[in-house]
Amino acid sequence: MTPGESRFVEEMGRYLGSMGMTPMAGRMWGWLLICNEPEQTAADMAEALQASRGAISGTARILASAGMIRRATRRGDRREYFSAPPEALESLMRNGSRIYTDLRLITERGLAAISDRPPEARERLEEMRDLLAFVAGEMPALIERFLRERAAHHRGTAEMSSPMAAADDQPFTIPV
Amino acid sequence: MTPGESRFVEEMGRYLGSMGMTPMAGRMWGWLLICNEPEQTAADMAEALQASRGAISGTARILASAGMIRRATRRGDRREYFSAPPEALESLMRNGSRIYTDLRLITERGLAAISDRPPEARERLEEMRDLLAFVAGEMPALIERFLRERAAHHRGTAEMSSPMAAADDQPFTIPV
DNA sequence: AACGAAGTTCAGCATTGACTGAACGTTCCG
DNA sequence: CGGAACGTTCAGTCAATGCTGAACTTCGTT
Repeated sequence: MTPGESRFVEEMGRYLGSMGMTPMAGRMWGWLLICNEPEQTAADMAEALQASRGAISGTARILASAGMIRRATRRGDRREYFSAPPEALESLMRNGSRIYTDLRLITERGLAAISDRPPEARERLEEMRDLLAFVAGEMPALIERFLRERAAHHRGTAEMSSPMAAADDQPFTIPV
Repeated sequence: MTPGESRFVEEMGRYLGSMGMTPMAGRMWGWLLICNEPEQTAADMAEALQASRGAISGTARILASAGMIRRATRRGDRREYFSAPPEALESLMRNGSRIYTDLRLITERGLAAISDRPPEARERLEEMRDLLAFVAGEMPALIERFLRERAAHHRGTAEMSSPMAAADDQPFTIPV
């Protein structure tokens, strides 16, 4: 790993670490985004990230359940191959808008707790709830718009990765 | 503070605490969103939140610099009055889109670190950067659209709080 | 002027939680 | 059938950090 790569991995670790995930999750994801060999075994990552196998195992669980990495197995091979799939981005964004959803739920419970107050006392929270719901609701459309615009721009030069088709081409075993 | 209110305050504390701010920042903000008297002194909050004066002081700094609370002073009154201003929401949202901006910067540096790789090896990061830039760029327009739609819906019933006028009506002292 | 109240700062404490490393279970190969 | 390689789990350690409380500064009052 070059110094520049290491810096990127470490920054991603600090960032995701400060956002509710663990630093190791950020490092692992960052590494999978820039490593030369797109598919990495647990041993590969343990060496690259200088981490224990226990940390790799636990972190892989988190990232996989968040949809940010893909775990693949090959027949007759005990090892697992990790990679950052193209859909990872959308997962990240979906996770991002979870911020708004979660906050809205908290706000909703807060409103329930002050339901006996006069309307003007509840305005602050009500507007907050409405804005959060609005943003969370608009997020998917925003992302889809990006994908469409990008597809239009890259027409012919790259494969057309439609967001709708994404569900289909997710093999659970890597073709040898 | 009723149990329901306390729960809201505590949940907001845990949430903002997990998002890079401190739990106390979340509690303070939550309390300012639901408290009966919109303007609270440090002593008020220290009692409501059962926190030390040191914690109140430090936390108020953070929240004020993030634009999430307003500190006001009255002539001839040593105390400061804290409140969650209407613009707090927009500040929160602006803070929210900082997530995308920050991540994009990290991604940008990552791309610089692997600039010598073949194009197909950089695709993962490049698409990520583009999406992040797109979302960050669209966020302000999204929020403005919400404010417009809300203003249209509430026409006449509430004061028209235009986002453009927000910069003007921010008095640094509360009129007695 | 002096006392009291408000705000700030900072060293110290306590808690949290991320990571390690060993023990265990499981699968593949000789 | 051993033995090796791989993944998982969990108790223990250690660093990070949020909060407290006391000391200090500043401002208003009598």
